[in-house]
Amino acid sequence: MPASRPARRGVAVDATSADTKTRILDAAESLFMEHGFEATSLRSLTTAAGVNLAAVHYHFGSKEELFQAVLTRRLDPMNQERIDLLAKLEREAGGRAPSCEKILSAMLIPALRLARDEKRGGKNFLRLVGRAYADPAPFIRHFLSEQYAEMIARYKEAFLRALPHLTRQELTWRLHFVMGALSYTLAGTDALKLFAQMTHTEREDDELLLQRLAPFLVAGLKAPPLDHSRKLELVSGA
Amino acid sequence: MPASRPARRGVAVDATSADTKTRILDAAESLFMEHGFEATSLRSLTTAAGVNLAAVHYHFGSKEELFQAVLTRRLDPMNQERIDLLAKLEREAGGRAPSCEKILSAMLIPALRLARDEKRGGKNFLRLVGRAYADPAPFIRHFLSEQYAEMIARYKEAFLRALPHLTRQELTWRLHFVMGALSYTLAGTDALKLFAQMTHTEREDDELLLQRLAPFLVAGLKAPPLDHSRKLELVSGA
DNA sequence: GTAGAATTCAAACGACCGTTTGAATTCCGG
DNA sequence: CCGGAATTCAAACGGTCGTTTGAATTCTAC
Repeated sequence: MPASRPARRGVAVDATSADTKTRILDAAESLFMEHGFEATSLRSLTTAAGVNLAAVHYHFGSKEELFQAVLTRRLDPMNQERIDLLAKLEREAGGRAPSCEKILSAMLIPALRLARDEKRGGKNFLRLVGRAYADPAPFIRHFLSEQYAEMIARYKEAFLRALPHLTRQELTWRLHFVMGALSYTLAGTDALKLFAQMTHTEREDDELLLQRLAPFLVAGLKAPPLDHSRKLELVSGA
Repeated sequence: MPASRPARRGVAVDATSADTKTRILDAAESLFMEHGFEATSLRSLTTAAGVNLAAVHYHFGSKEELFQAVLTRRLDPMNQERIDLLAKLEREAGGRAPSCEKILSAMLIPALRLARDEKRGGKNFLRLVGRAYADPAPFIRHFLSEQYAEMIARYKEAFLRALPHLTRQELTWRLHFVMGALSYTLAGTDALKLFAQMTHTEREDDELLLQRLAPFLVAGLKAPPLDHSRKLELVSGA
C-alpha cells in the first residue's frame, strides 16, 4: 500500500512539509480526543487543519498510522522521561531501594509536566491517551503495549524492591489498578459528570489532581496483600 | 423519527418479538464490547443475531437506542442491587456508620455477581461498561451519568460518614479514582497485555480480581488527605 | 533558469454506513 | 377461518467513509 507513496526520500526530508504535518497532528490530537478514533473523519480533520484531504495519506500513509504518530509524538518522550527519572532516583539512592512515594512521583511527574505544557498538547493529549487505553481496536492496543512495555517493566522492578511484602503477581495487579485510576482520571475530568457536587467554579487544575491521586495510590500500593480472613468478610457482606 | 414506527401498540405488546429482541441485545452486547460502538455496524450485528437488518429499528428505534437498551438491561438491576445492599448495611448498623470495607464490598459485590453470571452477560458486559466509561460520544456519557447518579450519591454519603477525616471534595476525587480503577480493570483484563509476566495459564477469575482490588481501594480511601509538606516532596523529585 | 524531486490539489473510486419503505408473512382473538 | 395487528423481509435511499489518482504547483539544487 505505501509502495506507490512517494515516501519522502531524497534531499530535504521534510522542510516545507513540517508545517503541514504538524497542523495535521495538532488537529488530529484535538479531534481524536473529542470524538474518538472511529468517529473522527479525515474530511473533518483535514478541514480543521486547513490542509488537503490527501495530505494525510501523503505524509502518514493511513488514518491508523496517523493515530499512532499522534500518540508517539508525545508518549515516546514522556515515557523516556519516566525511565530517566527512575534511573536518576536509583542512582541517587545508591544500593538502597528508593521509597514507594518517590517511585510513584517519578511516574506521575512527566505526565504532570505534559499536562501543564500547552505547547505539547496539554491536558487534551492526556485525555486522548486515557481514551486510547479503553479503545478495543487491536492496532491501538498492540501499539500501546509496545509503547509502555519497557517503562512498566522497569517500574515494576523498582516497586518490587520498595514493596517487599508484595509478590510479583500482587504487584502486577496493583500496577494495573494504578494505571487504571490514572488513565481514567486523565480521560474523564470535565466530560463525565458522575459526581454532582464537583466544584464547577473552582476549576481543579491537573497539578492538584495528580497531588490528590498520589496519596491515594501510594496507600493502595502499600496495603497488605490479599488476606483470606478478610476475603471471607468481603463476600459475607452480601 | 419514531412517529412512523409501529411502536408496538395494542394487544400483545411483545410476545413473539421477545426472542428477536433478546437475540439482538445479546449480539449487540458481544459486538459492542469487541469493536466499540462506532466500529460495530448494524449489518454485522443483525447477521450475527440471525435477524433482519430492519429489526433493530423496528424494536429499538435506532442504533443509539439499542446501545442504551444493552446497557440498561444489566446496569439498572446491578445499580439497584448496590443501592439495596447499602440500605441493608445501614439498617443492620443501626444509627452507626458501616465500615469503609463493608460499604466498598456492597459496591463491588453486585459487579462480581454479574461477572460470574454468564446468563446475564458475565465478564463481557462489564468490559462493555468499562469501555463505555471512556467513550467520548455525548449520548453515552449523558446516559451513564443518569444511570449512576443516584447510586453514586448514596455511596458518597455513606463513605462520608465512614471516612470523617475526608472533606466532601476529597472524597469526590477518591470515588473518581475508585470508579477509574474498577472500570479500567473490568474493561482491560485479557485484551491489554501491558504487563508481561501476567500468568497466562493460571487464569485469574474475576472473583479473585475484585478481592485483590478491594484492599487496594480501601487503603486508598483511608489514606490521609493531601498534605502540603508531602506535596513539596512530590514535586522536588523532578 | 531549468530539471527533478517534493508537495498540494480537485476529483473521483468503490465500499459501507444508518435508516426507510412497502409488501409479504406470521400471529392471534373473535 | 378470517381480519387486523404485529413482525419479518428484501430492496433501496442518500450520505459519508478511507483511499487513490494524476495533474498542477512549489521548492531546491545546480
